[in-house]
Amino acid sequence: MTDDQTFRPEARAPKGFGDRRASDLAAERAIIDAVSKVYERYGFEALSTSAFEYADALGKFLPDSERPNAGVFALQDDDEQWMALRYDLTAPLARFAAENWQTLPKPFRRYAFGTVWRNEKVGPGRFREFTQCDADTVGSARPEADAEIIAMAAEGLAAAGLNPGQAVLKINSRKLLDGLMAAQGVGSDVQKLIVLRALDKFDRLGWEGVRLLLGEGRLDESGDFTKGAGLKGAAIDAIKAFMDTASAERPRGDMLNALANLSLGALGEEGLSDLAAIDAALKSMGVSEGAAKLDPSVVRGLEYYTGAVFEAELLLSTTDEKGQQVRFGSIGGGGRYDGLVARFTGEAVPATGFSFGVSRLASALRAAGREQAALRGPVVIIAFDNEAMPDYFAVAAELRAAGIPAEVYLGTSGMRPQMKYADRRLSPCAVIIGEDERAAGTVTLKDLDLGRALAEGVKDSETWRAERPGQQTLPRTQLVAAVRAILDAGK
RNA sequence: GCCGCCUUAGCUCAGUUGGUUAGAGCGCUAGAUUGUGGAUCUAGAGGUCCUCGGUUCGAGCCCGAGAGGUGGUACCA
Repeated sequence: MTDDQTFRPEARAPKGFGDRRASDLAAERAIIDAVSKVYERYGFEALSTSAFEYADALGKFLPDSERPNAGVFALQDDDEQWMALRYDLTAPLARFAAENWQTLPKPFRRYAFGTVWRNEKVGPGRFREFTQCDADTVGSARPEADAEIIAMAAEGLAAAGLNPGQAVLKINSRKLLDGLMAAQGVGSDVQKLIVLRALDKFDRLGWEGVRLLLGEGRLDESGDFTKGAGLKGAAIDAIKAFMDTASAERPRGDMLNALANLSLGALGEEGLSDLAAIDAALKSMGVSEGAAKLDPSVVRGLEYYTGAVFEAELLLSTTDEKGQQVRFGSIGGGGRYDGLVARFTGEAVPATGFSFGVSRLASALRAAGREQAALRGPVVIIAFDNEAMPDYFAVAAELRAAGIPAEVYLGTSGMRPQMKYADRRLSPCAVIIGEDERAAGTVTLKDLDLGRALAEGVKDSETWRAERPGQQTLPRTQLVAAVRAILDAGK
């Protein structure tokens, strides 16, 4: 089976499904731990649900037999039921809450983190498999529930390592936009959707692009035409007045006052009073104006949002390998969805929540040049000769028992490659026990950190070798203490 | 999905008007150094020039189709 006919698969990960090395994992884990702690401090309990859900539980985007994989990764179970990998953590929560509603303490407050999957085009900071970290309150319609979610999100951003000014939470209410559209006679759902999509593109296209999308439509640089909402001039003018107000920078209270001058109808009034209550709660929780702003131009694509919506935007500037600016967009979002649980129970259950894009945040922090602490390798015990292998493993066990990561080199190479290996693993030190040491009952310890520090100044190989910097031979009984001294010096 | 650009060694890329055996840097392996990381020097391994078809005496180079990648756009629960 070794002839030319043998099939050899290409070794490659599927597009959008990147492997994560130790440093990536450490970065993501640090974010998850930090954010989870914040959620727990606010009284949210942990919940884990499974990766698969029955497709109908995932909402209106359930796959049909013609396009079973549009947006999600789906498959049919033995009983022909469609199952799909979850695309977020909110839909599974709604299913869980509906399934266990009778027995849950209400309002039900839970947080969750886990992998989600989306079958869509990949981009920078945009994967088909990624990690989210969510917190939601199910069963409270109070604006304070929204405010608390916002406060946690702001604290979470800080806990994840973003300093003030590096990220901001933008808050809006769907009711404002709905009220505005109703007042301007935007009636049909299709038209509303087009208007919302257009407004969502404001930061990218500017008003000129948005205006075209509200009217007849827009031809983009690639020659593709996007059909517009077909609104009349007066309606477009009213929307522009709203956007002008919305995109001006000002404190939350001032923004509310400015919006009160626009005619947003009864629904808009309701939205404004929600936002006022949220603002008041944020103030009493000590959430600063810089950390959370009112931005009535925030839309969020999700159709299921019914009230307040939130979006976390990264303000750090990020560049790719070629030094070009990269837009990461939002690194988290959420809002109030009062209809999601009712899909299952028929009973209206108000809910609100926020989701951190952990993978995107980690990848953005990396792109922003945020250095991660280099991961230390283990102490490497040089495998010098075969007879002594039991000795080497005894040394490894001794170090491990003392809580020091250690390993015996398991390859068959000579000493030089072993030292290279230890260097590449960022090992703090190597343990050398050859014939001389064995005869004398000693060990030789080579401080690799010290060598790394000195190596830059050394130009001549002979003296470098002769000096053997950082190397010491000592009685074997002193091994653990000496290794620990090297580790402590490296801290 | 639509539009543009790209595809040559593990990585980044060069490759003349179409002309014999396709190159460089980095990386990798080995040696100089029988028991020692860096630098240097020496040697070595590594290629269906994305695929298929066409034009030509002759294609990495020209033409066509396809695949993959990438950027924009659309969609994004």
